[in-house]
Amino acid sequence: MDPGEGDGDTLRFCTTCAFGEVCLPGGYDKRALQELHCLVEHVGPFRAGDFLFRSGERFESIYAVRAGTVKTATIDEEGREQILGFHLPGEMIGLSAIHPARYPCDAIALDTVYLCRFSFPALSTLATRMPGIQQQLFRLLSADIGKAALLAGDYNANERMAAFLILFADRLAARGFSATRFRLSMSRGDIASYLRLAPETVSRILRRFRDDGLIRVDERDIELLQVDGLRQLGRCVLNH
Amino acid sequence: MDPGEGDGDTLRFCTTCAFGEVCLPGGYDKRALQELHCLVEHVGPFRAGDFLFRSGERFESIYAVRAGTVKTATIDEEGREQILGFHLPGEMIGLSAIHPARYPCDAIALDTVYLCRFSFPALSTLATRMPGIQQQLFRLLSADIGKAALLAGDYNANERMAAFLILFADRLAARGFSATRFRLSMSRGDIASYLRLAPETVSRILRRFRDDGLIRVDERDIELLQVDGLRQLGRCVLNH
DNA sequence: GAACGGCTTTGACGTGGATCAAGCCGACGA
DNA sequence: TCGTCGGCTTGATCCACGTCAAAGCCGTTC
Repeated sequence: MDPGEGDGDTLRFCTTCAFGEVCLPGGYDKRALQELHCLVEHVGPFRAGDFLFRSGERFESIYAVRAGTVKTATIDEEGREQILGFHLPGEMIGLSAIHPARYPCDAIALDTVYLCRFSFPALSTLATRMPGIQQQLFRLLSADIGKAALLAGDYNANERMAAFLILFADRLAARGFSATRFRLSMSRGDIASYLRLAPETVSRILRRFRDDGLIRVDERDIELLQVDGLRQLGRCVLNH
Repeated sequence: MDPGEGDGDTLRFCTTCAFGEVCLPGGYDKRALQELHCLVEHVGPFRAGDFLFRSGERFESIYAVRAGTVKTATIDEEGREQILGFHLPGEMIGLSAIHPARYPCDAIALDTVYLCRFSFPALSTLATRMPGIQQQLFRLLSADIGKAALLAGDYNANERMAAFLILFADRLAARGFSATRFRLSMSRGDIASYLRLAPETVSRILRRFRDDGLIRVDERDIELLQVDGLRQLGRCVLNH
């Protein structure tokens, strides 16, 4: 099915979107909701490797992922790529660009990606009239601060990897996907970069988890066999 | 001089505060400004070691530092303290608490601290009527995402330490203090925790910087002798 | 189907920074 | 004056993880 087509599908997506609670009728008068829906622009498809935006470009819009997976990354002075995050359906991209008014990172599709684009000036104007939207934006921004601080702690490779798997599964579950069997849409190298590890270390730790019966691994397909065991390993990271 | 006394001083502080541009008359009608000033509550003094708020407490207010220095920190499962940030006069505290609606960290005074307290519900209500306040909140939140991502990169001890000194100096300069001579209000252990290093490593690197003529160190008093050299060392961290 | 290139795994080895241990110094209280 | 306590420094040692190297695997191209 093509998420680019049809309002029925859009509505279904909206129930899992970060904006869902304000986009969907819930106490607002129809005219206000109409305005929000008018403001949303559906974009895509993007193919794996396509740039959604590039570091340094002028900030204009934030995006919600409708389908697919997006990675955000920066290239440092020495040309090394650092992955900042992975964005699943229903999650927002671009909030960190508000302040400098330029995107501070590249956003790159990992597979076939569809987005909802929200013009930020229009959205914040609307937010002054719809407090629910303002609240939601505050919450989304605040949550991103917490997320950014997560991987900043000094944790070892085991803790990082275990927490990554658990958090990834939890986010999938929150969107209605299976929390124990899933396919990683990113390469080992991307995971390594995100966790600030070497790709070889990621590979070795996954093997150890497999040998210990915590997970099953088949290339990029993962099955979590002992969620509690993983959660225990990653507890320092997971408990804020 | 006691920042707790006198409106003249308050006004002087406001010119360097994160909210300064909206608090100070600038196109707003007097009634709206009156409302913002009514909403601000001056609190303090706090003494070194006092908690401003504790992890897990219900979120109600954000704070601007009026005088002194504040550290924010979490205690993980194993009882290890991790410093999340240092907050200088003019900077905001508590923005990351909006989403979970509870403070995710402790905030602790490092010296004598005075604050402006903003009730967040009142502030966000006011923000729907004063777009400038809404914009400023969006900017502050967005900037914090970027700050949190800074120390998350995989940088070595030299890069982290150099970037820390430069950023600290820049923030002091932005508030009108000297950018080359300053006193660190936090212990070596706090710096180490913030940079995810061991205290011994911080000590050794400061000595190396001193031996290389980059800085002068006298206990907690620092003088930057070669700002460009330090900036060069920390360039990967500093350039986003 | 041969050849290529990117991704992943595995093993061998090196190292940056943590850990351990000891000593120094200034503050503070008796 | 002394003891002691916490913060800081310094040296010796250790180890988790990065780096290097090689080989396997898979999809893609011609």
